[in-house]
Amino acid sequence: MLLEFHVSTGIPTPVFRQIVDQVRRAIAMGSWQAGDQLPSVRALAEQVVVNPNTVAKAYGELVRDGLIEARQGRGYFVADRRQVYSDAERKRRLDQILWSLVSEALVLNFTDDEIIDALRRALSGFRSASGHEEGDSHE
Amino acid sequence: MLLEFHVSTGIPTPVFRQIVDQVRRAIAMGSWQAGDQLPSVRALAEQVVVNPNTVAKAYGELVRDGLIEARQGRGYFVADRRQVYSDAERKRRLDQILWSLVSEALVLNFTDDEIIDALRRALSGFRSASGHEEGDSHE
Amino acid sequence: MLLEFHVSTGIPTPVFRQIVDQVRRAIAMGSWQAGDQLPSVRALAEQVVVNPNTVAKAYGELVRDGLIEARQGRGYFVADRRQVYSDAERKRRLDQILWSLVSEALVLNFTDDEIIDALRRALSGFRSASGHEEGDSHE
Amino acid sequence: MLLEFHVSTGIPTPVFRQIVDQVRRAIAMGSWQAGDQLPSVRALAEQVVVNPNTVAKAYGELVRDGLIEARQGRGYFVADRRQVYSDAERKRRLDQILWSLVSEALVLNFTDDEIIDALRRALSGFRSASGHEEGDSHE
DNA sequence: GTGGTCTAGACCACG
DNA sequence: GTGGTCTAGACCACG
Repeated sequence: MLLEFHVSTGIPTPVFRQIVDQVRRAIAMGSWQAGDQLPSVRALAEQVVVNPNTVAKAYGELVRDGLIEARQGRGYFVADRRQVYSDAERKRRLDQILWSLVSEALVLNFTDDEIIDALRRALSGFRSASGHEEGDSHE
Repeated sequence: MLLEFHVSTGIPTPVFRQIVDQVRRAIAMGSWQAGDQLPSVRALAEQVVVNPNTVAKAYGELVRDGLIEARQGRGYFVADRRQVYSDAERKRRLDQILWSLVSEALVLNFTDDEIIDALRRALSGFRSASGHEEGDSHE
Repeated sequence: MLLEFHVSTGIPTPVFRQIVDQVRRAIAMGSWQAGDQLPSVRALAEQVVVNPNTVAKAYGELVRDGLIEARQGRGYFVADRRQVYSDAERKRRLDQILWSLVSEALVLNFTDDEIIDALRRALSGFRSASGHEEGDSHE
Repeated sequence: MLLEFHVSTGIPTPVFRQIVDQVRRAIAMGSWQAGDQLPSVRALAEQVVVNPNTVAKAYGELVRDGLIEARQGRGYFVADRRQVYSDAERKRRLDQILWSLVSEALVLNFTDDEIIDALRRALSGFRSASGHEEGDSHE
């Protein structure tokens, strides 16, 4: 399945992390399923106009998180879902990203309830966006 | 108003960011109000035992964010809490942060409820970590 | 604590992996303890005569495994022990390295018992090299 | 003697290495004896449905390891099981592999007994995965 | 064609 | 001084 990648330079978020986020999102939403092939390192590097090493770095992080896997000489593929991290580590990571969310959101002057409501909406947006999977596919 | 600042050098979070976060929190929580004077760069540097450059860098970021302002020769003050962003812009920024959070949390295999619960805890953790410690004021 | 690093080029094992192995060994044996500072990326790169990027790649892998951590602007330090991976993942990784061990050892014409004995010796060698840790075993 | 070869293209392990491993195993287990002829490159390539180059590369590695030998115009044969390495050299190589294994396993927080048990299972898994298929199968 | 490793070197962030 | 990101490009392994 084809996915539009967008990368911005000149923002604090590193390019390789932007790529990681977009692949993660595609997998989390079900746009990419286990077994699907990702764009090749070189192809994606050309598409978003960065060095292939940068894409390779992003893919490497996704491999280590167990989300994708490399097949020598053939490319990268979405992996079967498995739990790589211990529960303590998962908690640690969730707390860390929530902490930075809260810090940013409070500066934006949102109340607790507003933040929680926004999170609820984001979650159900994700869930329903992955609702399609019915038979229609086109490539 | 004087705030207890705690800075740890044994963790990955940069010192300057810890300072930024604590000032943000104090303002977000109302411990510091518009017009309040912040500790001087030198005083705070001595208090938390870091290089004054580090404090200056933290204050600089807060100025750029519009949270505090420098008054030449007099020091740093909490800025008027005028809303810098339009509601639409605030919403956009919050959603962007949430979008990234949600994809990471879902990939970590947390349920919606687990994520929301963890957010609630992070929010109340943030509150209790602010200036007052212990019980809430109820003025 | 100072550790002699040795790196060979011209062998199939990548340089960055040789570095990972040597750091891991130093930590596993207790030569390096939580809180100890590692050689800086540049210093180690000079010592073993490789590009700093290669050392950085090795350190990055160790960070992801939770063995060391970076403190911005200060360097890398041995982390407190924590379990990063799920039990299933730990098993997966152990099986994978045992599989390659067995494959190599059988080609070298060792019997099962010889392999197991050699493993026992290697384990007790490791334990005794880190001698301090807790009381003696008395098999 | 004919062996069932199984090659999977959906896993990270390269095809040529899967072939190498299976031949090694067959020889290590005695399913193939010195002087036995291996399937031709082309025949094996057809059997497991891969490119003949891949099989040729696998055979090449086995030749370099001294496990099989090419007889011009006639095909590949299992080599005499003369011992290529001195006992000291074999020991050195085994210890080197073990050294790396042990540091990784200890870092994964396995106990000595768990590692040894897992080794036993890997050894018997290797046996049962060889030509005979005694009855045991796992996945 | 695919990915994996490594170098040389630039530029930035942090203290 | 420290680490982090990124580029340009070489060379190798795998199929």
